[in-house]
Parts: sequence; C-alpha cells; structure tokens
Amino acid sequence: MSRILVIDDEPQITRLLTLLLEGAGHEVRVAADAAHGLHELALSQPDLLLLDLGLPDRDGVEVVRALREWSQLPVLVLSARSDPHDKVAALDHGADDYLTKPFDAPELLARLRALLRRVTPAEQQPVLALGKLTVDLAAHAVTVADKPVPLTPIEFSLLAQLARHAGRVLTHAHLLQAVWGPKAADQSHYLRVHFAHLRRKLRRAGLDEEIIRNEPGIGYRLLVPPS
Amino acid sequence: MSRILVIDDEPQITRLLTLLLEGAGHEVRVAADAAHGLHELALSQPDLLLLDLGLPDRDGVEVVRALREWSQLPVLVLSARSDPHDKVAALDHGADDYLTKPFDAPELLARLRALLRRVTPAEQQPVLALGKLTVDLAAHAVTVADKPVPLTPIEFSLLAQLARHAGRVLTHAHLLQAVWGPKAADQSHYLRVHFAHLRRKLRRAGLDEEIIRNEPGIGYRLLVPPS
DNA sequence: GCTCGTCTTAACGACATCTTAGCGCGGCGG
DNA sequence: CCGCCGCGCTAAGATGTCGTTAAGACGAGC
Repeated sequence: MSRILVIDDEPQITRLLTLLLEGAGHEVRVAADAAHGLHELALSQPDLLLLDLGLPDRDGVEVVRALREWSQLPVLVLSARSDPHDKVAALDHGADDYLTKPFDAPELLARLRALLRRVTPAEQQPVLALGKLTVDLAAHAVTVADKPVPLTPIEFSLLAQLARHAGRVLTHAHLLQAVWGPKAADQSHYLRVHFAHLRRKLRRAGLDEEIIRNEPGIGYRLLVPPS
Repeated sequence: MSRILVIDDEPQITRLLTLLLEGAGHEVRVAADAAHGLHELALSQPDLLLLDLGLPDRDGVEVVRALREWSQLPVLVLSARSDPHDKVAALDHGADDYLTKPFDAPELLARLRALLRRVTPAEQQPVLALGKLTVDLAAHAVTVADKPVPLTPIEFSLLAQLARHAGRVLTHAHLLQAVWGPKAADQSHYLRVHFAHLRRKLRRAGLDEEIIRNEPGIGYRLLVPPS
C-alpha cells in the first residue's frame, strides 16, 4: 500500500513495527541509525517516515531538520520521551505527529492512515480499468480508449454498479434497487431500455466487444477482459 | 496569523482556548454545538478546526464526517475520551490529530503549528491561474486577461470552490454546503441563478470559452485549459 | 429614512433525459 | 408446430433539469 521507512536502533521495536506495518499491507524498510536513515531516505523515497528520537549517532530531531531541508515527507516521531518539551521541539522542527512509547498499535496505525491520507491529496481515486474501458467513480467519468463517453446519470449508475462487481452477476432486483431505489423493484424493462442506450454509446465510442452480458432470467454481468 | 474555529460546549474550555490561541496570534471563533459549528464552517472558512467530541446535539465524529464530504480542512480533535478506540474512530473518520483533555498547552500549540504548516503550501500560491482567468483567493479578486472582474461574495465563493478543485466535479450538495451552509442542501436552483450571473460577467469580461461546465444531474466543474 | 447593491424567489423556454409503449427475434415447452 | 416469455431495440409523449431574465425582499452604509 505505502512504503514506510523505520529509523530505530532497538531490534525489538523494529521487529514489532515491521510485523505490524506489513500486516497492514505496507512495505517496510528499516535503518538503525541517523546516517543510514538519511541515506535510505534519499535512496528508497518512502511515503512516510517513522522515527525514533534516541538514535546512537545523532538525535532524531536533527534527522527531521535535515530532512525538511529538501522534503515534505510526512514524519511520525515515536519516542520514549514523554516530556511535553520534547514533543514541542520535535513538532516544531518538522515532525507531523508524535507518539510516546509504549504505544497502542491500533492508534499508531490510525495516525499513519491520517498522515498518508493527507499527504496524497491527489487521492487514489477509485478508477476501474477494464481493457479499453475506464470507469472513474469519483469524477463520474467514463472513457473508452482514453476518449470520454458522455453518459446520463442513470447510465453511469448502471455501469458503475456492474464495474464495482466486475465479473459477477448482478440480479435485476439488485440493479433496480441500486439505481432507482426500492420502489422500482419489479420494473425490469427499465434495465432493458437503459442497457440498450448504454451498449449503443459504448459501441459507438469504439468498444468492439460486447462486455455487458445478460444472464437470462437472472440479471447482468460485466465481462472482465483477459489480462 | 490563522483563523481557527473552536467547537466546544464548555465555556471554561473555550475561554481558555481563546486566550491561548489569540495569545499565539490566531483569530478565533467559537461555536457551542454541532449545528452552529457546521454553519460557521461554511460561513467563515477557517484555516483549522479544533473540535470537541462530546457535543450536546451531535457526536463530534459526525461533524468530521459531514465536513469531509466537502472540505479538506485540517481538524484537531480535543476530547476527554482517552480510549484508543475513540481515537482510532475519530482519526479514521477524517480527523488529523487527537489530543486528550487535560492537555498541555505548549503541546497543543505545537500540534496546531504542525497542521497549519502542512496546509499552507497550498496557500502559498493563493493565486490560481487558469488560462486567461486568474483567481486570487486571499484578495478575493478575479481577473480575465489581467483586467479585474467585479464579483459579488457569492459569485466569488462559487468560483473559488471550483478553482480550488479545478477539473473535478463538485456536486450540487458540495457547492451548496460550501457557500450557503448546511441549511440550503437542496436548493439547487440557487446554483443555476448565480452561475448564470457568474458566466455572464466572465463572458462580458472577455472570456470567450465556457469554462464552467455542468455535469447533468451531478454538479459543476471548471475546465482546466490545456497547457 | 433613503438609496444602492445584492440576494432570493418566481416564471418561462429550451433541451436532455426518463418513462412508457410497441415490435421483432430467439429459445423453450406444450 | 405454435404460443409464451425474456430480451434487444426504437420511437414518442411525459417529466425534469438547466439557463436565463426580471421583479420583489433584504441589508449595509450614508
């Protein structure tokens, strides 16, 4: 998910952190002192830095300050020092968050998520790619071979439902419920009409293969292209 | 220095916070419950939100979640609840930091500085340039081909919202919330009227291309000029 | 208290979209 | 063989959304 660099000299802590972070789907690298840490920062370009203050060769605050000369990388300081004065010093020298040991694992992960969320403003929007077809759920945009396809709200909604569960069959009831709400649970010819429109637009946009398939008596499914 | 909104219902706390924050050179506004808080958020467009969780009318987490529908505003939660589970919940619903009461004043200020520091790089360029169009967020000024265009507050606010998220679609609800506050969530013809005024003024100022586009049934977006 | 600018509300035409209806096709079972 | 059902498709009236303009309501400043 994200690449995280841990700078800490205690093997117990780094082992624990590695386990924790990899369990959360992150990619972890470890450096045992400031010198190696700074080297690794430039080399592996991580998405976040998890930093201990008590390093053998240099104070952690120095690491943050050096880093801030050239990078906006989010930094979470993890330290045994609970003195508010230390916290203020670290935060004011460029750290984004400060957690004292012993820490609560779920809280650490949540704070990491908060930092990562903020630093990726160009949010990894859910853009589903299916061969030549692309469905951007957030921007309400659909493209075929990189060319935008103008869809009405209902058409987009139908396609989005299928794309979200690509490959699986969605029943008539499911689609009607999702697009029109509970009142239209039995008006299954709505589906026929709007799927006709949708298929025509996709065809004219250059999608040669019919990827919207009907399962007679059941519902519809979106074919996933062999990749 | 920065404008900070405090949402808390205990007068003792708000008095203390106001003193503390104004002492640090910030501009402070206070709201005593969630409803007034959301209204104030839309109205005064602060730079940061300081939020208590135990509000009389609604839970603070709900406030964050509602806010995150339309804003990236940094949020620091200040709560009496020290249970890690509460922290994780608040952080995962959009809060950026979490501090438990009683808090250490210098630490609070340092954490605020850390949050504000991270949000200012976007504010360092308060002048957005989009082809012939220029939007100065700080000075509330708009120019077309270097000639100023007089806009009313609402018109500017709409344009600023679009410009801040140039290229992306902003839903009716998003725009209404951001400009009029939570009460006007369904009055979507406000948008039609004021966008008509806005488009006319831009047209008469010499903007030949229609850069404010409507996404039928969804909302509006600002076209980014090909660069 | 008046004037001016701005916001709200209302009304209307134009246009796109949705709904409804109808027709042809093919598979299936009686 | 023939009627039935589900499906794809198209056409046309109904509905909704949008853009625009104008008139009344409101508030700020003098």
